[in-house]
Amino acid sequence: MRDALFRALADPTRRRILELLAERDHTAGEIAGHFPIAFASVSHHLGVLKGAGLVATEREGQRIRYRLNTTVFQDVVRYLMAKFAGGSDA
Amino acid sequence: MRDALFRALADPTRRRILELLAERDHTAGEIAGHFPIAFASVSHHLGVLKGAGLVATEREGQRIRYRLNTTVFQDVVRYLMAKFAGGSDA
DNA sequence: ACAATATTTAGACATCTGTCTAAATAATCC
DNA sequence: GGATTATTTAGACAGATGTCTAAATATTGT
Repeated sequence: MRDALFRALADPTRRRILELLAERDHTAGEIAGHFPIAFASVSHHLGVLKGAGLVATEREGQRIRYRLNTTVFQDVVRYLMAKFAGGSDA
Repeated sequence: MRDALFRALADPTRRRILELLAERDHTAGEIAGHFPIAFASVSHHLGVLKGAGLVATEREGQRIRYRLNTTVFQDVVRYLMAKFAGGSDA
């Protein structure tokens, strides 16, 4: 569970996708347009992100809209702060 | 740089090592004692963690003492909060 | 200097991962 | 219903990663 999460964050393309989604929701096609790799490869990354619970989807006609699941990020931050960031805020 | 960091966090054994070091400093041997894998494999993980800047070392006689670098964790937390955790605290 | 202890490095190997192309599924438009 | 658009799934493949054993390096004690 936490494993899938950190594994998902390990890839730079996926982190970039998450940054895009942090600005606003995107359809799969819009996201793919931002990367020089094949559409299918982006789709694979989206699947990994979804599997980790970092994004959620909603069909919208032909398109599929992706949005960030901010709750999961908050969990990660909480975990890191609690375990590692010392008592300090950060 | 951020890449090595997230890649280092992706492995569960490495995260467990970091948790051990969060409690107190450990020598390489002490760390290895906590895992069912070969000493050399643990040493490999320690190298990865060091390469990512997550831990620092200090030789102490024959032993090598590992300690957590909390600063880097604070950077990760800051990155995640700024980009993804919404405006909220977490 | 030699033996013992602590740790890393080298090399091999199986598995995982990111990428690709091609085919499949789903929804829309004429 | 057939063509078109949007997206995913399947299968292949190269390269990265985690693990192992064996050898190398470094330090200490006699």
